[in-house]
Amino acid sequence: MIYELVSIRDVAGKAGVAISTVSKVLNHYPNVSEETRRKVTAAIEELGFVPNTIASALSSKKTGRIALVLDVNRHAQTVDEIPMQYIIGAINQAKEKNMDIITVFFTMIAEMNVEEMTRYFQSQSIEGLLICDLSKDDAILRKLVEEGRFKCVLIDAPGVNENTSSIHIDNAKAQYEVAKKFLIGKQNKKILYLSGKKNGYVSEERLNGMNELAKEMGLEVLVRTGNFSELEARKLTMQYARSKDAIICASDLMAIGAMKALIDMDIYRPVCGFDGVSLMGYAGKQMHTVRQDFEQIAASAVDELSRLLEGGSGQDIVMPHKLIRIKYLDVIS
Amino acid sequence: MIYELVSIRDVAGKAGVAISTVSKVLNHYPNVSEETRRKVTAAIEELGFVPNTIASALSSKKTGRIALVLDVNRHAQTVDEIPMQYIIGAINQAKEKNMDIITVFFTMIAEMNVEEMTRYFQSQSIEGLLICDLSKDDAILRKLVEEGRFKCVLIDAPGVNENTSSIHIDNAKAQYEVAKKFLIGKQNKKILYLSGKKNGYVSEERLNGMNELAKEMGLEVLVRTGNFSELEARKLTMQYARSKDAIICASDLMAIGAMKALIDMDIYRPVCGFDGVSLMGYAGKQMHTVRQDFEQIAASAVDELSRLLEGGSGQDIVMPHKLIRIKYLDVIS
DNA sequence: CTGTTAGCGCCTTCAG
DNA sequence: CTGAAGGCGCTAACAG
Repeated sequence: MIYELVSIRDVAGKAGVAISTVSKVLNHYPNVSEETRRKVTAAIEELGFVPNTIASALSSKKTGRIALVLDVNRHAQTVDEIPMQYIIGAINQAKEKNMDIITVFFTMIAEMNVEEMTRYFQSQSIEGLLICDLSKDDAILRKLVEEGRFKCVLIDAPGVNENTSSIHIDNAKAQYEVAKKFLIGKQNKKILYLSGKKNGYVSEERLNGMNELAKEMGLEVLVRTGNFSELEARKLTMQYARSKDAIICASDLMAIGAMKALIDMDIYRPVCGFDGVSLMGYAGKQMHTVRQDFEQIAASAVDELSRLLEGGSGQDIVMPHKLIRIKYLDVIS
Repeated sequence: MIYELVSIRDVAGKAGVAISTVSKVLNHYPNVSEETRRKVTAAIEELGFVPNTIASALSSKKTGRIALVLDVNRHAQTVDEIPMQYIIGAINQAKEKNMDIITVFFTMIAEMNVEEMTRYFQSQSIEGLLICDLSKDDAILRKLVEEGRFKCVLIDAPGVNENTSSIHIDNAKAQYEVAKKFLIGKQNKKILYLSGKKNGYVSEERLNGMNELAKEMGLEVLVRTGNFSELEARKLTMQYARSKDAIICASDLMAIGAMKALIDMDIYRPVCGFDGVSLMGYAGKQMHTVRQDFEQIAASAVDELSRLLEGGSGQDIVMPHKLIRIKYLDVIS
């Protein structure tokens, strides 16, 4: 049994009204009598009509299409979990809001210039961009955002203006809090801090938080850049941990690397992470970390982009975070 | 600087030809003189024209839009890596072939009946479906596939017909081979085999492969169903491993669970996995496993779907697999 | 080989 | 409050 394509025309026929009237009830126009609205709704129901998004987009010039731009670092030692959660959160929320979302990997557009990117998204009828982890070095994408041709929501990067919002947790505060909780009651003063990327927005924020705590608690912090890499964290730990009391990492993945190094070195040092990825469980150790709800962040980003598309202007949104201790996928507290 | 939308009309104007002529060169029609083609191409180049896919789709009724249907088991102990690789492989290949791809999570359509699913995809102008791990129990989606309204490619599930292809590795052979390689030279005869899902297509295939080897090598195999869950594998290992010589798992995730259990039990048993996920590294052990190139599989699936959309008829595609030993993300052999 | 003419399915003034 | 008419940007016969 094949379901024939039922178009707005069929609905109009069945309801005994004009096509334009159906369109009006479809788009929640105000001036349609209750009676007509009911007739149309009934016809729609009966025929199982679902408007053709393509035609609707072409006609209205409002596509409701957005792109989720992700930088999935293949061949690097990364966690797929975070981008995956962004994808899940964004796609689900987009469906909720009847928006069409496509996923674009950064590598797909990396070699384009601003004009080419513009045309690419334009040809795809993309109206808004959800950009994850826009790096400071990425001049082209940044320029695209600033040109304002597309409404944008930046996840984990600053840059608010008329058509751009930013959404992120308070990284400095989170780092400060988790490290404080982690260190409380301990006599650990000499800290090895494995930071993320040099010039990384979130990395710098987290480092700021760490530094503030260091000042407050009189800690002696050695900062090294681990580039969010498990392997680098491992090497740095090997190199510096012996003379330190504890290791605080700007990501869970680096925390895993640190833990493995400690095991190999056969010494014990408490380790603190950041992100709350479930992957942590595989490290087999218990640990303090910051939990971000990436799915929720992506969903909120979609909402925000939708708001921008309706004419709202950009703003800075700070999402909540939690402090947790995890082990083997279980949340302890 | 805002790039104005340049339409086919502008190109036609600039090239001094009719709109339809531009359309013809755009769509590589044969009968256009070399001269005209050049003029048009030049105009396109100059104006930076990119055809509007929406309009083109509406007009031609060929959208080139496909959906990647994934079952991401949230809240279960799963690996995000595999779906992520499917996503990456499919999206990249779709871009390569100028197809538009949307990702649909099974949960988004789980409560629909066949008609609703049909209308949903129809309204989205989806022409083809890429379905990952279609389960035997999923009668509705299966019915949708069989109705033939959409061209489908099933990843890791059987069901070839006129408009449906199936793509997968030879699971029986792979399981047979990896287990054989794993056991070779060992005196292990008493095997605990942790199977995937009861009624799972790939699970049964793998079990068949295992059984064949068992017969050939005179193994005594205890089969238990671990549902691809780390936790269940862990429990089953606790329960049965003591009296066995080795553990063979139908997935790496279960292999990790088994390893953790062995550590807790403080006994040693060799473990064999399946899938080749990089996550294995986190288990910290060396292990034989089967490596599937999920990204490549997804890319091939896109190609196949494209072929179906062009009128080809369904077929069964067997992808290659490799036997590897892994440890800490490094491939040993 | 090129241009003219109809639409695709829907939205949006604008009369009535 | 409703319907007729014109178009969104492009494709696809059909004439010429």
